[in-house]
Amino acid sequence: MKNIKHQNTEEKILDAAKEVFTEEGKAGAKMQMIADRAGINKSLLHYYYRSKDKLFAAVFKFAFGKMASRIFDIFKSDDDFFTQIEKFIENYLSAIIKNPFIPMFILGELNKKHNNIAAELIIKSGVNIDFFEDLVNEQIKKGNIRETNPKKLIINILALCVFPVIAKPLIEPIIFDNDKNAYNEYIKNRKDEITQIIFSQIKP
Amino acid sequence: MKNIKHQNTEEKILDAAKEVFTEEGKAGAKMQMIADRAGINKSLLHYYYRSKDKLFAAVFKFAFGKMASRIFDIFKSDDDFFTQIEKFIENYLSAIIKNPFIPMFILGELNKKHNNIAAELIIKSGVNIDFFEDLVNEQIKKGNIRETNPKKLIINILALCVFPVIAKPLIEPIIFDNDKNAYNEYIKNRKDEITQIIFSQIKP
DNA sequence: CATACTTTTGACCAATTGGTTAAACTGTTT
DNA sequence: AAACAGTTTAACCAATTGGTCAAAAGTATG
Repeated sequence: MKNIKHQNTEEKILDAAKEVFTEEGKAGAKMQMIADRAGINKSLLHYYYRSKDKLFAAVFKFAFGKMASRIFDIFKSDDDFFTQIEKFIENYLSAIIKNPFIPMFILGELNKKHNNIAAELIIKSGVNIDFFEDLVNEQIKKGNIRETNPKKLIINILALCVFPVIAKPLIEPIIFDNDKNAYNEYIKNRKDEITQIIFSQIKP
Repeated sequence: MKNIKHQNTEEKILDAAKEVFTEEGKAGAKMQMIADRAGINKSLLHYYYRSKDKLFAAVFKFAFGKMASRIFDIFKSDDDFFTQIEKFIENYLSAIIKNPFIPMFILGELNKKHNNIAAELIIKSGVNIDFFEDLVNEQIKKGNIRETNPKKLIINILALCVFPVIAKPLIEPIIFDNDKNAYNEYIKNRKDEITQIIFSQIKP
């Protein structure tokens, strides 16, 4: 479901750029494709965003922000820790499923060696997990959860959430014999599976 | 450690192409870069591999073969199931660590929408997990392991192995505060962590 | 309506890129 | 040494690509 609404040119460009960059990668995306998708002249791209690099940076910031910013907010709620974990998994997973190309886009660009604007943007982003670490350590002290390394914990959660989505073109044909429904069903039930695995790791 | 040995031109090209394609992606890789890296003339690339697509296909087949073919062989050994799982994790993880760019390369190209040669190659590859599924079901019947979905099991193992490596440019700065040693130490101990998680999921 | 400002366009450009071709080089066979 | 096949190179080409520019089209202001 796309935004068919009357949007101004700058927004139209950004939306088109998001699509093309995530579908083709930075190098594979062409300014002409983006212009066509936005239904405008190529010169207009340069009028609003002076260069491909600048346009890419805008899209990457948006994508990274969508997946990284405020995802830890859930841990600032009043819920007990297990509920927080469960909600985190639910929220993060649904964010990925709603935007399946974004995690791949971020990881793909970050792993490029040459002219890696994305890597610079990450450094400047200032995202950190201090709050989550403090919270986990506090829960350990209280005896609510087992001795647990917070860094390892969060990576495991992210791995179990992200991988099945970015590896879809591998999983669907090889593991689910190209059965689209089987794959979708698998993803739908994924939240409970991950929650169970993580709980079994931290419950005393 | 690269092969500085006297290799024939075809091998030199393939090695250079592997490097450049994995570092830059298909669209980002330029034939001239590959020629330079191989220390030869650009025309020679076309002499041995007629087009960029053909050269890419050769590299992708190699990369996919390296990560996918025979990785399930370990489950045909005489070891008991738990030892097989442990060895699988060990082998797969060390394969990824030895070639950290390959999984990202495969996933990145598979997720491209346009002119996706990689996706066609996967379909033709014929890799399947039937043997693994049979084995797991047999182990359940024997009562050696809990009721376990083999598809879910293998995806979880792969997720826990692959993600920490392909997400390195995210994990190292954000989770390990740019501490290279901390990240490396984490990866080094990863095998035991994954094994423990998986065992806790399948042990009766 | 006239002026000034912003937005949009098409024509154009220089650089890059994948690919071609014919000539030159190498080693082997006759 | 001539003929031959396989290998390597430099020069070149057509298409693509990111980007520029001046003119045109809107739009607002007085």
